Amino acid sequence: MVDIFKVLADENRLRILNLLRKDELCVCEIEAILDTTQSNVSRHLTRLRNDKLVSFEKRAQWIYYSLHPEFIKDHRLLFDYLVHEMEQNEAYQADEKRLAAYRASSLTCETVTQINLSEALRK
Amino acid sequence: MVDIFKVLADENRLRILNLLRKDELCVCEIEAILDTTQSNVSRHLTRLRNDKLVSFEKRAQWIYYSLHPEFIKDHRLLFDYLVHEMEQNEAYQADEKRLAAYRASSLTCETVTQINLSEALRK
DNA sequence: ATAGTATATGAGTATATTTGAATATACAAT
DNA sequence: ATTGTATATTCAAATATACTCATATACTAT
Repeated sequence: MVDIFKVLADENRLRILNLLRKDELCVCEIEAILDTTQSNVSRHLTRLRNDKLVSFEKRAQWIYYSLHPEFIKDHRLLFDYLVHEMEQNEAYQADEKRLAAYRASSLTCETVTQINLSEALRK
Repeated sequence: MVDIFKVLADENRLRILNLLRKDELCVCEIEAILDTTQSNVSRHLTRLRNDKLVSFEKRAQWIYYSLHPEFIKDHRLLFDYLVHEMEQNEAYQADEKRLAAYRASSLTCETVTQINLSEALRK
């Protein structure tokens, strides 16, 4: 059990899980929304993947991550707690807004890496 | 939220919380049951106290710790998850057995520090 | 007051974790 | 084949965390 709490004891990983709660996302999209480096996102995703909190699927050159159904099923109470807390937390809400704005834009994972997402969405 | 997961991301602290789930306990009793040093237990309790997971009450020269009612109330889903997982985990069950054996013995927090609990319970 | 005990804390060390920069790998498109 | 892009991984540095030993503090009892 301590291992699960260790995975969850990181702000970036929680932000990623919160985003994946809505949708599957590829690495570069997460990178743009969290506004951190590619290597950092990749590392956290690898960790989440190893601990079976997320699953992934390769399509073309992109790897799409999503919440692992087994994790939600096997840790229902914990997951409900996560959702409940995230819904009340402004920081996670801000990420969700960025994700929604990205979805509403014409940006895709083919173009999102070439721009600064914050600036692009401001226009 | 990440702070709560950080407090929970430690085996000793989880073991302490599991014990306190049953009963209030003083530092020396926890020390005996977990079989670790006084300073180590004290440090973890201080951490749990600062983060408001446990409350404490001084009586004579002993300080009795218990789960903080507010924590349980404010994090109901998480707490239920904790209990559910602990009940299924052999390591935590073993601690509970040691606690039960201690309770059933004639040992008290006045005497438990002067003996090796494991050996004493074996007799 | 003194001695003994319970608990907390400071200092130092060892270990773990996170991160960015650089590099490696895998795939796509031409 | 080569170039460009997406993702993963290695390395080194910085930071955080857990632990032990020693000491300090607070309380009890005589």
